[in-house]
Amino acid sequence: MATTTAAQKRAQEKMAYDAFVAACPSRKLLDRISNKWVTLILAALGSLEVDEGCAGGPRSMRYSELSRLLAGVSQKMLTQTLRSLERDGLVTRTVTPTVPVTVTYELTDLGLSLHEMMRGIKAWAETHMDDVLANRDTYDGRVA
Amino acid sequence: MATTTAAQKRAQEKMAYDAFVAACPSRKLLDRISNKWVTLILAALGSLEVDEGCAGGPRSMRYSELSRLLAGVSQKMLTQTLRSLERDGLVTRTVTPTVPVTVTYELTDLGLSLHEMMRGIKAWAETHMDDVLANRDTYDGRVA
DNA sequence: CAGGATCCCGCTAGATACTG
DNA sequence: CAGTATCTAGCGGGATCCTG
Repeated sequence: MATTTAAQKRAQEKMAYDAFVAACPSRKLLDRISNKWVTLILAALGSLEVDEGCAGGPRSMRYSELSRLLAGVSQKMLTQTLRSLERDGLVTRTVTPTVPVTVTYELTDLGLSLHEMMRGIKAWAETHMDDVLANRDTYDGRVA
Repeated sequence: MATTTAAQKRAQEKMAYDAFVAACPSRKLLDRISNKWVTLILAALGSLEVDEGCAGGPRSMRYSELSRLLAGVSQKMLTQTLRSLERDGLVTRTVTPTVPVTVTYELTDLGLSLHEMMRGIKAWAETHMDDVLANRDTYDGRVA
């Protein structure tokens, strides 16, 4: 049918992907980025540079720096998560052939757009921790 | 010590919680909210009302509505996730003793603040799906 | 330093069946 | 309608050992 109404076009553009639909690829993508390590890594990259308003920094970090900053992360999860982020084009991996080798991870522009949100999520968790804790006490008290 | 400098106070307030620290409670909270179903449920609640700019809507939804909107979610995960959200004070659960019973879930003010971010995450996944897909093709092509 | 490879445990998502 | 209860397969993720 060559007859496509404006409403149909609009609907197609707006609904190209919908994470509420189980089969939609964006559901899987949402599952990937809704992940503790993804959130922390994306929040970490570039976070050092923006400490005092230096927004134009290189937003990159070395493997060992990440490993130290994200306390408690295993090498496996760190590497695994970084790989998936690299595959999705959110970070770039750069190997500098020094001795020993130096590997840096840097946010791409795509990754940067998500970085903002992840910092927001992390900040939310930190600033509302007390509220949540209080709510849990209330809830548990009511049940018990 | 009664002598607390302004800088100390400021540092204490700012760093009260840090999700980069493994033992910090906010790390666990971050893990909870960095979850597919949490994201989808929080993004869903109130999403119907704001469709056309009605921001003051009741931002509530019935169990069955959520179940239908979040295609593919099992009752177990839906109930379980809703319980944890209720416990953390992000949603309220209201039982109306009709026949059969009606249960509605509504965002609290705390939940609303996270709702905004979750909608952002969901929208990000949907709008950047094509970019990510293209990046994966490039990456897989380079490796293969 | 920055991983790769393996083993293995625990939890949790998902399916199924039942209920007030 | 809105759950609860139970079971199980699968994998997320930690620990350990090894390498260029």
